[in-house]
Amino acid sequence: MKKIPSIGEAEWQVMNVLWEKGEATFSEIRSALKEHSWSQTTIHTMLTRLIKKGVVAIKEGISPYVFYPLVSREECRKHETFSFLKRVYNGSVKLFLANFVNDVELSDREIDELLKMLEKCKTTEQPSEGENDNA
Amino acid sequence: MKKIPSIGEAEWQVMNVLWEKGEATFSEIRSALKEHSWSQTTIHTMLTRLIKKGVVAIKEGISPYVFYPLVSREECRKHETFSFLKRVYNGSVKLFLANFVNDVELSDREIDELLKMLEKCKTTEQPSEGENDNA
DNA sequence: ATCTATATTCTACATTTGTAGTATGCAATT
DNA sequence: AATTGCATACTACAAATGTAGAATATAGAT
Repeated sequence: MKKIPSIGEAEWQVMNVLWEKGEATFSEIRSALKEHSWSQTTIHTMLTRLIKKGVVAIKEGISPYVFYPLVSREECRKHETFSFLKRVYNGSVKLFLANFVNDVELSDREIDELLKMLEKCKTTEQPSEGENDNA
Repeated sequence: MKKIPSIGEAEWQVMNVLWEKGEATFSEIRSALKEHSWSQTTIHTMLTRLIKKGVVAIKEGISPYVFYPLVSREECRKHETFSFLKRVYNGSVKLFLANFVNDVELSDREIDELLKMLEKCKTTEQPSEGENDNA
């Protein structure tokens, strides 16, 4: 698992475009972000910084540059999740969840889905006898 | 619910002391933070900024200032949680949870506890007949 | 070769955050 | 009153982030 740098609020927006498109030229990125009234250079600056941070790269040799992500959204999300947990909850998952189920008003449907996920998780987690998990 | 400003990593550490102690003089804060090798002025700067942000205040008139928090840890945690959800998961609780139960390796015990919390939550949420929740 | 539009780079500036030196105020002590 | 020590304030600086103007390059049209 590679080192994930910190990614700012606005940078996430740019990354989102890249993650959703897989790869994109600058104008594609720009038009995908047109709802944000960012100037072109602003977007370019962010791309440059993301490249410097090692999370975005350019396909070399092609006329209009093609940008693509070097890290997966999942990796970044995971990284953010843990840094959030650490900062705000001293890393206590338990504490976090106790607050979370209160703060976020989950619908009954969401709760049920979550329950299902957790049940599945439990079965998968415990390696009692069947150590072979064929996904 | 008052406006919660953004609170940085290091600032959280200071807030934690205040939240845990309820109130504290500077030296108390300093000694509570001694594991971080911060210079005194660093801590003071953070307190000043937290005051400017409106999340900490000083009990006026007393010899060594007594600092105390103006916002609860719960409020701040909630605020951080939502801003995290928004930034990283576009606000999708569902998406977040699906990833979360995978990323965080919950022990079976934790899963059980969470299941219990959720069940309770479900009962509490639906206001079918018993609208009166005596905590 | 020149013009024009798009592509790409460089530079700049404000704000937030982490970090800390220096200076001043005040109080107890000699 | 001068000294010493803690309390409080002022100032400074670097890195990260959001934001964008200005300059240059490059390609296609004239």
